[in-house]
Amino acid sequence: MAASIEDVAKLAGVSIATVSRSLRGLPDVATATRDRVLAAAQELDYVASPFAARLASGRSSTLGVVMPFVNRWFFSEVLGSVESVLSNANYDLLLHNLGDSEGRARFFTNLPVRKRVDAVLVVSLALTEDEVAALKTLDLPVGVLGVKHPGMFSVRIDDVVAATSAVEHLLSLGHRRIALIGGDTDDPMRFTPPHHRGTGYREALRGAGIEPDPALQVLGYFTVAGGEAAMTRLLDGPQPPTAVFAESDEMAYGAIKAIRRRGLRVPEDVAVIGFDDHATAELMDLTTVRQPVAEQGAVLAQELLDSLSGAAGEPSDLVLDTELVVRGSTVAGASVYAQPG
Amino acid sequence: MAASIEDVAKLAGVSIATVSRSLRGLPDVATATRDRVLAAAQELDYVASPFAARLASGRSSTLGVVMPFVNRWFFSEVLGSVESVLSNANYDLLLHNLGDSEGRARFFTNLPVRKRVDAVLVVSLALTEDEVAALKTLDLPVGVLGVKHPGMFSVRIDDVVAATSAVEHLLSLGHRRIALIGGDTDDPMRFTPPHHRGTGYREALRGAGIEPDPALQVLGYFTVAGGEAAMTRLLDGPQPPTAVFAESDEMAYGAIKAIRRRGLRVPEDVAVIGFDDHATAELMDLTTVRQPVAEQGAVLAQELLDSLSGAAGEPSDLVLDTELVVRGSTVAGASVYAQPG
DNA sequence: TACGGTGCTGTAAAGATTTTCAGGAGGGTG
DNA sequence: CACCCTCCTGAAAATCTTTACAGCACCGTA
Repeated sequence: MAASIEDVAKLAGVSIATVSRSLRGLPDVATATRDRVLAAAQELDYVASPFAARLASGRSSTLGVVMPFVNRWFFSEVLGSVESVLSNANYDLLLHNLGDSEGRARFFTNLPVRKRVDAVLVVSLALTEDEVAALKTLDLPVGVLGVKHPGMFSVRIDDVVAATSAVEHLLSLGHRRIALIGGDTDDPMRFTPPHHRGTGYREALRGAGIEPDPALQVLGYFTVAGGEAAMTRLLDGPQPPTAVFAESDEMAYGAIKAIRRRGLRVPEDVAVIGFDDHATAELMDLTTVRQPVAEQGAVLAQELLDSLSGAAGEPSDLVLDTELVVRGSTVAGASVYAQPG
Repeated sequence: MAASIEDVAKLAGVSIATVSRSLRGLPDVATATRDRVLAAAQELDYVASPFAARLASGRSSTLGVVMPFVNRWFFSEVLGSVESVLSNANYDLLLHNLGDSEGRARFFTNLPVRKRVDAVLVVSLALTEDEVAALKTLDLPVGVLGVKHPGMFSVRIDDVVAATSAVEHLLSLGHRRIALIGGDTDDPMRFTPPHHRGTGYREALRGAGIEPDPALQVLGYFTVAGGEAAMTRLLDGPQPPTAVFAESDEMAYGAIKAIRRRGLRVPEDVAVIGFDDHATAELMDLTTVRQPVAEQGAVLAQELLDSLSGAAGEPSDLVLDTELVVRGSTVAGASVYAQPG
């Protein structure tokens, strides 16, 4: 049986209250006493039972992290950065991966984080009103990554601006027939990006005096295969585009694959720009819009921790910058990397 | 304040013991009574406080998952499948991402899972004796993915056999100068694969009567950039290889990049085979050795759960099959996908 | 000399469950 | 009719902390 606080108290010759205070570094303990307690705890290899502590204190030192997927680049990147912030703060990370719309429904009805976390961090989900309401019933600080909701902490990028910059890059290269490979705004697993990135795409075109053509806006489902199928449909259309903006790098990869399969060249026949600056984007020589993924997670996690440690403050909304990264998929030989040597 | 078990007991007109039994589905409760309790719980929107339950029962319904990284394909894939198994079983998943050797040391000295999980699942770490000893002090079921340790559950592939099959594929194509791009067996973050895959490589060569050339065995650090640098060194050598076996798909991507940069062709000038069947391997038309990643995680998690639910059984060691997937990076036009149409 | 602080320590309540044990009711059996 | 069992239920102990509160000793000051 592992040692309890009482064992430590006996060995150190003090009360359990003093042990508790000493170990947690609270004030009002004589230095000599504290040293004695620390020594006793060390000798017995004592660690406080988190469950007893949580029951008594009402705090769990645990953050719930909710994401639609855990094995996609964006999300695993966020998860890594959040975990790092939490473990530095001695917080536990309780992971919930929704997986599909069924899992999503189950999560929001059962709320399995109830009574076990101090705050919740939700990643890139376009929350329905019911879901927002469910989260509110938790009565905990909630952080959302990628969206903005009143009463919640949020960290995100400006998808409209970012998408606009991507399309403007294509326009600046002289392209007029620019297609969009996007996500499904009606997807039951609704992410946040599709809506705003599509808006940015259309705004940029209109800004250049081009009326967006519905035939050039197709669904890619945020996967390589989806992007490939979407590009194939575009190439099969009556007036194929000369450039494509894909809402994610993965869809862009699929698009490139489809283009090459037709014997066409990137960027000479069709220019392709992605979104994310995925880890392999440089390898694929893909022009893209970089977003600070890990940073969004880290900042949001830290904000939640701060709010828990009483650094009060109203829920804030932070918008981080994105950056256009020009490579060979839009401008031949553009990438430093792609150049010889 | 949220409802407590006492509130439910009052509303249902029974004792708290009966509420506890009813809600957990234990026997020895009259159906009518159980229904009344369930209704009361529903009305009060009651969920048991996990901390109180854990304190009283000594069980935590939580599995600790330890991985060196969380944002690399292999690990995020494992994490997803483990999470899925756990959430189906109503288990919590406590995530620990080691990150670097410092984080690794911190984990094994502090053992932050102490007193808070029922079992531990360790992914792809070549554990030192001290680390094994530390885990043993937890006195919990431990599962390891990718290695075998006495007294622990393990699920893995046979890296030697898998690597052998990769190299034999290259041999069968007529290659004699076959290089290895591997991981660092002395890396402080030591994974398990490098050692065994290197062994398989050498065994296959010797089996064909070829003495492995140390100059053809270089370090790629399991990253795209590392693979690229390694391949560059190989090409700069006095007798460049005609084929390369990379211990991961990512390193293979880097190798391909380096080869193409030199103006050489894959597979005509240098054939490349990877390992994993990464999600993008098909897109890259990369020949590789597929391993069942998600399955390894799911199986191991399930075994741990079974052992916790008393389905006793000695710690088992399960070896899953791998499969050679031939694509265009070793045989031109080999991939069904790469063919026109 | 008395009194108010300050610094430190201990007592005990509170937190919300699980689980052991005892016991009552009712039915069947010898 | 007595006894035993089974089925169900409740009382209370146990789990291990945190924290509010009380109290003691000692010092400085009025």
